[in-house]
This record gives sequence, C-alpha cells and structure tokens, in this order.
Amino acid sequence: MAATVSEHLLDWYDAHARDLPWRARPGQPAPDPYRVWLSEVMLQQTTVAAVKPYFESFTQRWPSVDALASAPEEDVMAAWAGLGYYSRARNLVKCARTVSALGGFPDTEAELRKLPGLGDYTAAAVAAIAFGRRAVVVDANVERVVARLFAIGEPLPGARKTIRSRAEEITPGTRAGDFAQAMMDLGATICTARDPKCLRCPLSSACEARRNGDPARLPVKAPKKTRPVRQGRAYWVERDGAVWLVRREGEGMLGGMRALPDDGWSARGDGVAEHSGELLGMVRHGFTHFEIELAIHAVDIPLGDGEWWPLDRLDEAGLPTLFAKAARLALAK
DNA sequence: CATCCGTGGCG
DNA sequence: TCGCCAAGGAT
Repeated sequence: MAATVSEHLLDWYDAHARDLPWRARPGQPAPDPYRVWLSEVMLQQTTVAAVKPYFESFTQRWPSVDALASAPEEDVMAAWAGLGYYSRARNLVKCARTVSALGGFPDTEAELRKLPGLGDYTAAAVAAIAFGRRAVVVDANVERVVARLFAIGEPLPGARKTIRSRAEEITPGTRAGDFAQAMMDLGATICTARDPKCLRCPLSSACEARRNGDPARLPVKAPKKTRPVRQGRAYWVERDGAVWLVRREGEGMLGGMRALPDDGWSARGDGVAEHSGELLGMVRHGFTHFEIELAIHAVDIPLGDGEWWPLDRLDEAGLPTLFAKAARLALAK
C-alpha cells in the first residue's frame, strides 16, 4: 500500500507540478546543484512568492557557485536584505567558498549535511533533487501531509520521530526528488494548513484524517507564547545628502547587515550611548519572538564605526526591513 | 529539547 | 486587526 501513495502522488505531480524557476524544465537534464541549493536555502521558512525575485537577481548576478564564492560578503548580505533570517546569507557565503574550494558540491546526503547552512532538511532535499539520491525529505509540508495521511494526533514537535518514520515508509526508491517536491506542492496548494482542498487531493482516498472527518485539525502544535514589545532608539544622521550607516556585527539579530546606529535595544551590547535629538517618529516592527517600537531621532554627529551613504543610492545599502522603514520615515519628514 | 533568528501574506 | 504560518538551522 505504501507504494500506492507515492505512485498516486507522482502521477499527480507529472500533471500538476508548479513551474518554478529553480526546477528543471521537462526535457532538460537534471537541475543545476547550485540552483537547487540556492533555492532551498532561500526557501527555508520563506514563501515561494518572496523567494522568486531574489532567486532571479542572485542567479543573474552570480550564475555559479564559483561566482558567488568570489563575491564580497557584504555584497551578498546587501542582496539578501529583505528576505530575513540573515544567518542564511552568512552561511551561504561560507558554503559557497567551501564548495568552490572542493571543486563542486558533494553528491551524498551525509557530505552535504556537513556544509554550513544545510541541516537535515536541506541536505536531503539537495541530495534527492539535484543528485537523484533516495533521501527522506521532511519539511513543514511533509509533516502536515503525513500527519493527516496517517492521522497522527501527537502534537509537534514530539511527533517528529513518528512522522519521519512514516515519511520514510512512503518515500519511493526512485524519483525521491520528484516525490519530495510533489509532497511540497501538495502541501502548498492542496493540503494547506487552514483549508485543505480534499476534493482535489490525489491522496484523499488513502487519508485517515479525512476519513476521521477533520483533517484541518492536524498536525497538532504546541501553543505559541505571546511576543513581548521592546522599546529602542535609532539615530538618523544626515549631512550633505548622505546618511550615516553602520554595519551590525556578529551572528545575532540582523548580524552583518547595514543599519542605522541604535541604542542597543537588541541586547547585543554594541549599541551607542543614548543621544537625544528631534524625534522624527516611531517605527513598529515584528520579529519572530518580540516586537520593537523604535523611536527615530535626528542627531548631528556620526555615531559609532560607520560610513556616509549617499541618499540617492540608499536602496542599494541593503537595509533590513526595520531600518528601511525608519529611513522611509526620516526621508518623508 | 528550547530558544533565537525576519518577513509578508492570508483568513 | 492580528495571530498564524512558510521548502529550517545553529546553538
């Protein structure tokens, strides 16, 4: 019966696969491992719609892993600005340089897993999609589909072991890459979190949750904590058509990204001393585990270690969204 | 195992 | 309007 699930799903995929820029077109040879890897990293916790324009610009600017490996890190960080989870961009550069030095991507799941930024999911996905390996690819889509297919009521994250074992059982020996992408397409378009479209699902007849009557209930998740609201200040220092920008250090919040000087609200210990100046306005922004209310103050003297950035090229600075909002506010005054 | 780490869209 | 959610990884 396990074979039946993958066969139904692959048939459905052959007819309904989404046409995505990182996928090989029908008739083309296997997809370029560089493009598979790049897309998989960009897609970590990020929607297809958000990734598309970044994937296009990255592959145009850096067509190969060697090209990316040769790029200055700050150029890559700036190009990543707005996509979020900036440790991905830091690891992207590290990984590209490692792979370039190796002469290419390793072609096994175990070797891929050793590269920076590739965890269990991405190593399995690249091994299966780019190299045709049989690998068990488990992301949030697969977790949802499998939890419903087998009516696994145990809440996440405790259910992960059970889900992985069920996913292993239905993963076919060949076309594991297509199978993985089919599961993700199914999860993204049919077996969605809020409103599963069971009437169009190729697996509906095998689905235990549907038989039980309430597939949308699964998978069960632990309740989330409410996000606290932090307050902070950022400083707008403008002189001769330029603004003073710093580059945030380290691996923490927005690490490696250009930014306005701030008072250390993100608790990284490298904020500048509190200054007062005209209050230009407030910016509110939500992060994963807290919200920030940022007061934007105009100040006359440059603060901290930074550089003057021409205002007419500010969009090229690569400011993360919080500071892009702050800049928009300041420039509108 | 829990926490940290962005962002934008959707119901 | 707002909580939830997305092709997770590192520590």
